[in-house]
Amino acid sequence: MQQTVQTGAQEPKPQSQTQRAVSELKRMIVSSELPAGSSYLETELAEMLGMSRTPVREATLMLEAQGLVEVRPRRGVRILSISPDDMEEIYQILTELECLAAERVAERCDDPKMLEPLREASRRMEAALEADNREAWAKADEDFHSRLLDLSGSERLKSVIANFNDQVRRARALTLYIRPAPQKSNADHLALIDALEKRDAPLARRIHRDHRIAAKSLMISLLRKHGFHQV
Amino acid sequence: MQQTVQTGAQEPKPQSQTQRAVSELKRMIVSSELPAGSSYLETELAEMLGMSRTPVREATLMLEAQGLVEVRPRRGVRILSISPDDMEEIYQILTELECLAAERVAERCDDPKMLEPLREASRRMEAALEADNREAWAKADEDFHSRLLDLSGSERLKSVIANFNDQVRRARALTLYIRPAPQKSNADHLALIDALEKRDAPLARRIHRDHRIAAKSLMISLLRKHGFHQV
DNA sequence: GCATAATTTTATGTATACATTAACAAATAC
DNA sequence: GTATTTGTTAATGTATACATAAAATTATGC
Repeated sequence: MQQTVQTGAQEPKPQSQTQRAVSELKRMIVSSELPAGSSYLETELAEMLGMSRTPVREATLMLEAQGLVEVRPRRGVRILSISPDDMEEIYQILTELECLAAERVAERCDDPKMLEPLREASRRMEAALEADNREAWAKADEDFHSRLLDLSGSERLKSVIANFNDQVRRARALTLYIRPAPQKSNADHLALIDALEKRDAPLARRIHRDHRIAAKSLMISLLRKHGFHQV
Repeated sequence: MQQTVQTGAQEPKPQSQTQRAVSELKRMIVSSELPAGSSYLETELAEMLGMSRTPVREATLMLEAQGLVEVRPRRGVRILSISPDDMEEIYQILTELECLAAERVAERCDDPKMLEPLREASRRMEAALEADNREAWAKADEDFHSRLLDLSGSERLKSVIANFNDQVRRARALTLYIRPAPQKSNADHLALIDALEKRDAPLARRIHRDHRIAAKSLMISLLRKHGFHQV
């Protein structure tokens, strides 16, 4: 039964079945292949993934710790949905944590060259915006935030932010095409880079905070306006 | 082999072995019964806890997700130790998250009576301080922060903060008796309650932020001064 | 026909068996 | 004596068996 490892995926060595279950399930959740609100028995998931219940069980426990699913004793594993209130909560938390990241980068930025990955992502965002390619824009935007976290030099911060980001990924994908063109974001990012370069931590924090709060308000009003009560 | 559930513990229904393993292991880690840096094979832990490897395994995976242990493929489960740099990271994160909690409480505080649990904990802190009872003070202080989180009305915030708090619990216990008498803390808490009552969110945030930053600096300088390189 | 009780089904929690492969040790070459 | 190779041990990852208890179903009483 022991399935061979599929090579060339995103992670270099998702060797263990448990790891494979985690990344596969995550992928299926984010892509709504397992829609929010739906439930699955351990056996079903095990069959889907071509493995026994053991690694599936371990994976669902991890995903539960991450806030992506809820394991209900005899009613199966439920894919958690997100309400606008949940979004608000999560975005608030993300705002705080990302501002901390920005502050840390400003403090640690002893060489402006460090910021090159940010500039590069910024340029890609601008290009995508001009080409009106939202997917590319979203990718570049995510890269920008991801690079920022790399520069913060805190693995903990990185991982807790990644967790919360995973929880809102579906909702973000949903609003990508109904939101207005993200013009402002690019200007915000450029301003942030300036502040980082000047090593002005409080300014970096303030800029990023405003940026995130605006993103949060936009997202929530979009969800409400379009009647997405649960995503 | 199926062990009977020990009743009357802290949690009302730690029925499942996995749950029992989680709470037992947490207790043992916090109390340094399993000292930081030490490693244990799954079998050893299973024997200690009187259960099979399966629930132990599930528990260690959850504790790993929580940042308390590291599972190293064939080298056992290692109890993570915390360096002053780790402390800095974790306290920074906790600061952001708790400030958010304070802000949320200020915004939601439509009735000053809501704050009674905070006042009560504050009084206990004061009493403990006069009686020079540090254990009682620490307990009351923890209660204060815990009540604040309850009032924030965000389960997510509560749980992520609880996770990070668990990570620094050992270090905090360690410094409890070598730190100067926590006079300032009480004043800070009273000022915070005032701000919450006035529903002044930015002020609440600022007060709590300063409070936490001071706590962080104190903690870190204590650890450094006493040569605790890894706790 | 409805409510309760008895019965069956079945999903899960846990234990256990077993193959695999990493860590360790021994042996060999130089 | 050191480095490389081979062999051994044993810890883990995974599958599976099984008991338990929740859910669903049927049967029974009124």
